Amino acid sequence: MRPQLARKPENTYHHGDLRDALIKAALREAERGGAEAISIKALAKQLGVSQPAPYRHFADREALLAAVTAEAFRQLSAILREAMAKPSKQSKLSLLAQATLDFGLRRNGIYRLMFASRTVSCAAKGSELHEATRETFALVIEALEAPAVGYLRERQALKIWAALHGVVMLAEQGLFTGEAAHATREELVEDFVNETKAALALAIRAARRRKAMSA
Amino acid sequence: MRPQLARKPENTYHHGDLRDALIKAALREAERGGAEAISIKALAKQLGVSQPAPYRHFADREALLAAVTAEAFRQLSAILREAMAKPSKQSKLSLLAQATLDFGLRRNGIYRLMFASRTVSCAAKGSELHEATRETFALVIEALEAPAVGYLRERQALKIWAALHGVVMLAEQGLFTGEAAHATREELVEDFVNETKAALALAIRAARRRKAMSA
DNA sequence: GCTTTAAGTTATATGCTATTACATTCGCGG
DNA sequence: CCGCGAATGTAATAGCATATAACTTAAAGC
Repeated sequence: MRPQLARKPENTYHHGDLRDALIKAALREAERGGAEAISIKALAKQLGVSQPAPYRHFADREALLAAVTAEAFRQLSAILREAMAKPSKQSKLSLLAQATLDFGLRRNGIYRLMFASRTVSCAAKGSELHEATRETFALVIEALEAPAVGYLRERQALKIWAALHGVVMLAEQGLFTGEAAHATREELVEDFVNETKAALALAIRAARRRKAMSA
Repeated sequence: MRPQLARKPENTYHHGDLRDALIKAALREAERGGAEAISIKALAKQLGVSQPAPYRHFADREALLAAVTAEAFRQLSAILREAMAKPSKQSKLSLLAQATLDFGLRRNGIYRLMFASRTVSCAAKGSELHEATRETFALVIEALEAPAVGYLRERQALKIWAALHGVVMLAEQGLFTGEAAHATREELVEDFVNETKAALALAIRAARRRKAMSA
């Protein structure tokens, strides 16, 4: 067990993998409490290093948040990929939608870090975070299982992606609980999924017809 | 000009309307920067009172945020009401949708306070904030201009409301800018509006038929 | 008019971010 | 194998924010 690989080598001056440990620990903190629950000082204490040690790996708190958010997007991508790969009678899109809803509600603190903070919109174009978000969105496009016809696919992906996040948002606001529970979150998500499928099928048929006409 | 009514009476020990002034000033701060930009200390300084003075009116920062968020919801309600009242060829729903999108993008800091923080979900049932959110949602139902048929109306309201917020969210993430701009935000919103109208019309026709059959 | 109370003040404790100056270890070239 | 530079960690400290306690002033009601 070399110090470079150990998580907490104990009695060693160097931690060995502080950067990664910080991200993992911060994700745990964010799970309950969102971005506000991430405190550099608390993380340092938790990992047994001095309070300013994290600043060797991240310029400031924002930089840590960006790295944590990027990791969260990679985790979501993995979850969605796995959900879509699962053999099932349901469509890939339906599986992705349910998995997204589940992630958004179960791990809401992290979810808010990803979709409801300004961290992402501040990410530079080639940054780790920017790439991670684009990769997740690419999975949505993939889930449509539709051929590329102009930007139709991308547009439908945007729509279903937006709708999903809206449902998570309202659910977290409590609009689906109590007297207002006139529909379940799952029902709404399935509605959106079906509308997306219908719109896609319609548009693709139309495109085929156009192509056949011109030929 | 009695001290009770003046915003900053100057040379008076008592501010006169500190609670309200705090909320207004906090809203201005939140407009750029969201909840994080709201600092009790800074607000106190800005309003010319001592730093702990705000604690006479709000138990803690969370309480101030809740009050600010409630005020924001009331402002949004007023804006939506006004947008819907405007004589126009467009439907009430379309006007409401555009106004919501506009509010979400233009005043994004406040918008995040309202829809992307845990403040709302923590609001107790009879609280000022809870009431303000329900009133705003009631406007969405009103905008549908549809008769109450079971919970159909409420369900469609939930769907369009969710979709709208999803669009704002993705727009703020930058998914509509650069190479990914395969559709404008406005296009997507109009899509959702039209789908809602279509679904409502269809369902209401079906309900009428059922009623006629049973009669 | 006097007292109670609401609203504001100063002083202070605690926690967080971030920087500076210093210490230790790793790893690589001679 | 050793010595030196870079990477990584520590101690000390400045600055800002939340929040509380003890005290003061003005307003409001009997």
